[in-house]
Order: sequence, then structure tokens, then C-alpha cells
Amino acid sequence: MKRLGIKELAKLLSLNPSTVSRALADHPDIKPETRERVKAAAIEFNYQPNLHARFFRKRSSGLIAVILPSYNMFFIPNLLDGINEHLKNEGYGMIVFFSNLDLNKEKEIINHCMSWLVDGVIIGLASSHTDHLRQLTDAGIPFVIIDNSSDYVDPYSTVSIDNKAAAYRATEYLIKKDKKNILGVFGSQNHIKTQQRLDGFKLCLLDHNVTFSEYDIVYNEPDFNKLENKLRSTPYNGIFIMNDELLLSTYPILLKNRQIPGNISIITISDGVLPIQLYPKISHIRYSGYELGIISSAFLLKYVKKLKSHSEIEHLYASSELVEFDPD
Amino acid sequence: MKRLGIKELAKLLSLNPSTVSRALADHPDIKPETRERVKAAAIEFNYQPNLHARFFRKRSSGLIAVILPSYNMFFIPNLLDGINEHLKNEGYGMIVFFSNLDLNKEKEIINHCMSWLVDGVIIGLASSHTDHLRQLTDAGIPFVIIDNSSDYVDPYSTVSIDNKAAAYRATEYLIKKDKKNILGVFGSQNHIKTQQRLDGFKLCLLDHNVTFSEYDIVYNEPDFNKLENKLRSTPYNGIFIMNDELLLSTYPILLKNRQIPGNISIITISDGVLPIQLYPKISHIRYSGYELGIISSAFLLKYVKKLKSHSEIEHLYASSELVEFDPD
DNA sequence: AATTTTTCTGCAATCGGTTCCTCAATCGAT
DNA sequence: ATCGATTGAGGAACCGATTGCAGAAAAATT
Repeated sequence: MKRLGIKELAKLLSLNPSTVSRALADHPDIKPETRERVKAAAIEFNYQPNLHARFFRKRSSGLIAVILPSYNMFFIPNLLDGINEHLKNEGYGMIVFFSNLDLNKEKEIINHCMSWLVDGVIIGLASSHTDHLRQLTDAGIPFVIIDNSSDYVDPYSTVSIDNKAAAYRATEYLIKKDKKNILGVFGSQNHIKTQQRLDGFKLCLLDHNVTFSEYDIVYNEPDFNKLENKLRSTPYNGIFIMNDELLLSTYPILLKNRQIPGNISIITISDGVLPIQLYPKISHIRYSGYELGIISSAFLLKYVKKLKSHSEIEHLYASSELVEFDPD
Repeated sequence: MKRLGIKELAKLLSLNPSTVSRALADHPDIKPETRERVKAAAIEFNYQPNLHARFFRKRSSGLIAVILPSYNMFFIPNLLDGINEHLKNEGYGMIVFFSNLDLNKEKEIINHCMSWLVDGVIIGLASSHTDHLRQLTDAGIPFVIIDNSSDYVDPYSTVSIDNKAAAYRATEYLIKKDKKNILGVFGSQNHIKTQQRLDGFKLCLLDHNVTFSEYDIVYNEPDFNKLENKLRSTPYNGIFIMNDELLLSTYPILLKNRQIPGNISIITISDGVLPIQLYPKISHIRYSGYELGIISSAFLLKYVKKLKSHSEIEHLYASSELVEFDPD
């Protein structure tokens, strides 16, 4: 069975292609009877419109590009799900690209997006460079930046979780459990996210008069001996772990050096997938990748639909909640 | 700076659009001088071709769709990298979809692909259902099935690792280390992959006259007590873990109940990311997602380029290698 | 019954590149 | 110097769906 175009379908129905087109698009000009006849035939003969022809003619694709920096395995799936779900409901499509944390690749992708006539872009930046985003602005293609909130640096709209607040709450959880010998495990200090979470962490300790020193913080440590030494030399009873990647890499060391659960409490910031896969499960400040997806796509569509001018910058924050797993 | 089309570019160069088109496509009719002049101008004025117009006219998109069942597999990033790399070199583009293990969504995506005029499809099946793939066959769109090798069931080309052989080699590794009290950790018995790896596992034990019983196998066990009980009641000194997911979920239990590394050896089958993130690192039969990507896309392109008839079914296997991390 | 209004459908242009075909200019050979 | 072959570029049709406009048919109004 060969694929048939709108002309063939029209011929089968003894109608004009334009009528068929309008019927399928629920155009009010077409009377219900004809409309239903056309739709039935479209299904019967498995008519699939040529999207390229359509987009070409419409000079817009109804497509939103999602550009992600890496295939971070933990929350990306939920994020994409959320975005896709919302876009689908609104009649938009989604097309996903990965920049592999490579700025040049990110630029390439953006050029590509322009060739694709995308209606909007949701982007997780590969770096702190944002100059190339002006291309999008110039072409009138709206975009929002997700996760990597560099809100105070550039005049672009962003959606992210409130990293500082999340870290604060996480730290507070440990303190309220009276675990005041706290070790902080953080990522690269160059990263904005690290700084934000570090701010929340330190602020909370300060607010609660918990003494700590820089010695009690491990940054992006691939050398596990250092971590192990600290665990052996200091009676830490609370561990703050900044994210999933660090949780995964440090958890075995913790298990080896401490009874878990026992007199030690661990908390992390996560979308909640990894912490409940581990055993025992890990308490965490949970943010939802799915929610972030919904929020960012809804936000973007406001610009796409011109409900909002692209010069109206705004910074949205997704919520996070404490998920406890300690037995006590 | 407004986007300009091929006509405007042609006007700027005092050339005909057709000449510009040919120059950019390296058509031999155009003399090198003109060609270079056109290309320089294209860069200078940042000419971005309208891909929809192009694909529409060419009646093909040069796009390969990659449909994956879920994101949360450890080797997906490498797989996509491999596919993308090869396709790019061959002048094709890649477009990625996720079915979330949902057959209906998979069907939807396939319909979508047809509307997109994709030139080929690489698909990791969401289920064992394959009826809907006939649509692609009917439309003359070639495809290959990856990872999930159901080769003996359906007449479709597949690319995967040789699960049975990999499991055999993994088991052999344990036996050669004289670890003959072996516990096997497997996934859902409904899954073809489980069966294949189980076959290799059992065959190897049989070949080496190692006694074992069904008691020594754990299937898709979300209840960790069972696993823990077995570890306590039986002096296992070798553990075979079928995949990354299971490694992640069982590793903490193993750590808790055994000194690792110690008198116990663990082996898993993996793309090699997780096993070296854990501590201590885990020996594994390593297959490369990247390689699988290269192989499957190269294979698909043979069909796409009509170097191979779509009726010529073939089953390719990617290689795997032993990666050892035991201290002794 | 004639005219106006409304409802429905057809016609044809159009979107931006690509490609078949045509043809002028250049070149080499006789 | 003439003719045929080759080279380089232009002209125009075309891909399939959409949409402004025109107009026939039906309904409503006078």
C-alpha cells in the first residue's frame, strides 16, 4: 500500500485538495458532514501528511527544540517527559539535541535549529558562554534556559530549582537530626550550581551556629583516599552530598566506612531516582525533572504564542520537597 | 540581520538561484571560481537553507530516526554518540525519540517518522510486539532493531551483543579464578535478554562441571532480604550480575555482607561506565555502546543506500571484552 | 420572484530549493 | 575559418499542503 498525498485523497473523495486540507484542519468553512467524510477516509487510507511540505508552506514547524548539555542519566528522562507531555497537549512537537558539553557543538545545533524553523528553544547550556544565543534573539526565536541558572549574569529568561534554598533545607535536615559534624561533598567549584548550593549549605550552618571549616568540604574529588581519610580521622555523623553523580561515586566509600543507616545521616539533592535505588534508601531534597519540564515548556510557549514579549525577562523556580528515609 | 533565502543570495551574487544551489552542493557543472565565491558569500551572509523546503523537494530528509525504549539505560549516551558520529560522517542527520517502554507511544512515533520522511530507523523495541513495524516495511523505510535481539522470532535485521557468549565468558572468568560457589543475579525472566544470558551462564557451568541449582539464581528481585539471606546462608565466592541496573541495586547488599575485594569475585556485563564508578571497581564483560551505535548505523545505511535489499535479513553482533579489576 | 446574504467548495498562487532541459560561450580539431 | 564537443550557467517546472479570493449553490430577505 503506497503512501498517498492530499491530492490522491481528494480525488478518491471527489473533492478539491483545498477542501480536504480544510476539513482535516477543522476549518469552519467546511460543513460537518464533509468534514467527517474526509476524516474517515484519511484514517481508512492511512493518509499521512507530508510534514515538510506543511512546515515549508506555513513557514513554521510547530517544533520546540530541546538542547541539553549531556546525557546525564538521572533526571533528563523525566525532564523530557515533562516537556514532551506539555508540548503535545498544546499541539507542539519536540526535537532533542545533545551538545555533549561542547560549546561549538551547541552553536552548530543552534544554527541547525534555525534551519529547522523551530518555534522555540529550551536549552541547558554547555558552558557559561551565551553570546551565540543572540542569533536566536535576532531571528525572533524565543528560548528559555533551564537548570543552569546564570540569571544574574545574562538578560535571559531561566527556569531552575532554587539551588541555594534546596541546599539550605538539606543542611537543616541534618542539623535538626542533631547531626552537627557535617561533611559536605560538592562538585566543581567553577560551576554556578556548586556555588549556589555551597552558599545555601554555609548559610544554614551559620544560621544554626554549627562550626565547620573548609576542611569539612570535599570538592569534585576523584581521589577517594582523601575522602576516606577524612571519614577515618573525623567523627562525621552527617553527610551532605550535592548531587546524584557524587552520591553514586561516594556511596560505596561511605558504606565501607560507616554503618548505614546507623549513627550517620546522609542527605542529597536529587530528582529521586537514584536515592531510592540504593540500599538503604537515601533521604533527599527532591525536585522533579518532570515538573521542571512542564514549567519550562509552559513558560516558553508564552513567548512563542506572543502572550509575552521576548524582552520580558523572568526567572522561574521549580519546587523541591524533603523526602525522608531514615528509620528513626 | 534578517535571514535570507537562496534567491536573495543569488541576487547579491548576480547569479541564478539554481547556480547557487549547485555551487553549494559541489555540483561539477559549476566552475571552482564561482563555487568558492558562492560559498564565501553564503558564510558571509550567514545563509541558512530552509531544510523543510529542501526535504520537501527532495522527497527525503536525510534523517535517520532513533527510537529508544527508555532513557534510563546506562549505555544510551554512548550509543547515540556512536550513531550520530557515523551518520554525520555519511551526511545524514539523527533524530531521537523515546517510547518509554510504551507500545502505543512506539506506534505513534513510527507514524510520526513516516510523516517526517525519515530515510531509516534504528529502533530499540519497547516490547516483543513487532506487527507495527510492517508499516515501515510497506513504506519502504529500512530499519534495524538494536540491543533487544529477538532474532529467532521475527524476520528483521538486528544488531546486538552476543548475550549468550558474553554471559559464558563472564561465568568462565569466575570459574577460572576458582570461584565455583556462584550466585547468579538476573533480570525478569520474561525478557529475551535474560534468557540469553541465562543460557550462557548455565552452559558454562555445565561445561566446567560446576554444580549449581536454581536456588543459586535470583531473578529480578526487588526484595533484598531474599538476596541477603542467600548470601548469609551460602558461602558464595563468585557473583554473576547480569546488567548495570542490577549491579547498582545489589552492590550495596554485597558490600554489606562481604569484604570486597576479598575472597569474593564479582563480574557483570556492562558498557563499562558504572563498574568503574563504583569502588572498588567491578570486573566486567564490556561491550561498547558507541561501537554498537557505529555498527547499527553503518548497517542501516547499507539498506538506505540500497546496497542491500531490505529482504536480506542479517543479524550482527558487537564485540565484547573482559575488563579485569581484581587486585590479584 | 428578485435580490441579498450566507454557506460551502474550487481555483490558483505560493512557500524555497532542486533538477531536468536548454542554450550561449569557449575551446580544440580538421 | 568552420564545425562539433565541452563547459558553465540560466529558465522553469516541480515537490505537497495551505490559503486568499472568487464564485456557485442554497438560504434568507424583501
